[in-house]
Amino acid sequence: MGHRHSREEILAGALAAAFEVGLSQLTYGRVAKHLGISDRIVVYYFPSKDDLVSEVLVSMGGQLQQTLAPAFATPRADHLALVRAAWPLLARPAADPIFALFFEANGLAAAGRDPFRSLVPQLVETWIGWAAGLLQGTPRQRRIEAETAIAVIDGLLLLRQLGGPEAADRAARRLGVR
Amino acid sequence: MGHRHSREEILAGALAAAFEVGLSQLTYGRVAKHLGISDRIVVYYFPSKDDLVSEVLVSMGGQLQQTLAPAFATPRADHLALVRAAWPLLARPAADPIFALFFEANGLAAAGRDPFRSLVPQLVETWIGWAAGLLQGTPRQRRIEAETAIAVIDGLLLLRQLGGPEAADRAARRLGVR
DNA sequence: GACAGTTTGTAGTGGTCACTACGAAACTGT
DNA sequence: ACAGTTTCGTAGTGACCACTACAAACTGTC
Repeated sequence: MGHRHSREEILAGALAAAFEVGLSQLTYGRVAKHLGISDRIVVYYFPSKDDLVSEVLVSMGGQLQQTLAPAFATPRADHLALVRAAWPLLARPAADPIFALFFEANGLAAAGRDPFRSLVPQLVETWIGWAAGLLQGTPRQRRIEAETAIAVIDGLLLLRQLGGPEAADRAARRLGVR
Repeated sequence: MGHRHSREEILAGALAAAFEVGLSQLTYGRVAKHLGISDRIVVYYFPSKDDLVSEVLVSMGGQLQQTLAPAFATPRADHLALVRAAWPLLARPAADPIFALFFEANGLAAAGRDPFRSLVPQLVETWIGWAAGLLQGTPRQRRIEAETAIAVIDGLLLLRQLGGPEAADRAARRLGVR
């Protein structure tokens, strides 16, 4: 069984291509071009475009998970402590393409486009549950703290994209995040 | 000069069509279908698709401005007071399509797609300047308060889209917004 | 009634898209 | 050496896209 390219390699290439051109411009041809192979083999491994996009989204979630891992290793007192731990990891230029993709996926989900509509909220739900796991209090309190942390982080990231890093840093400091 | 349809009518139809199918699916044919007219006349008034999309975006900004007007009529003490005034106006289902469009535009802007890339940050900058106008303190303080308010509001709206209205309301209350 | 501006039809440009069919290599482990 | 898997070339499907050309019909104004 020859395998110059594995499914994982092609998926990684698709994620890289999505980082470059965005999800709405992600095509078979673009993925193939990025890997320097024929587009036919991309179709061979991903006969459905929706499946390819779905897996790219999940893969992006994994990237984010990896980025956030240090912040999610230690228990935190409340949402503010969680944001304080996460923000330095997220407010780096290296993380920018991940959030560009996340925001685009969210926008397309809001527009009702499959396969984003169900997958993106599901990803966020995963992150909420994940964050709730290292907070304290009753399950309900933990969930509220996690949701609040997600909201604050997303707001800061959005401001970062739209108003620049300085604006986001100023707002973060104003909110008590250092 | 017969004019059964004005440019403004067609633009309004384009905005309505964008509310339905999203910006990435907005086409001449879709706008025409929404208005029950020939697609040729849409091209007649908007020979450039980018211009049409740009004007739809600006039009969406106007819708948001109209929605927020009551909150932006009275001076506020700080960003929290501003968010408290704005949140009840934004957390209504009627405003949902506006934000669906905004988030999609932001995502496409993050992906580097024209004409979103420059227009969306420009819109947000307008809102920041607008909010800063009714805050107090030095110009720098006012700007920081405005940026913080935008960040918090956007974060809550994002959570609203992704986690549902209840999650957004819980987080808002946790942040001191009632 | 002439005129300019508006609406629509028909037709077509060249482009991209997802996806398929067919087949010939090249490579793989057995 | 053999069979199965992978890679890729060639070609093409039907659909949709932005946009154009051309001409006919309709509109209200002067």
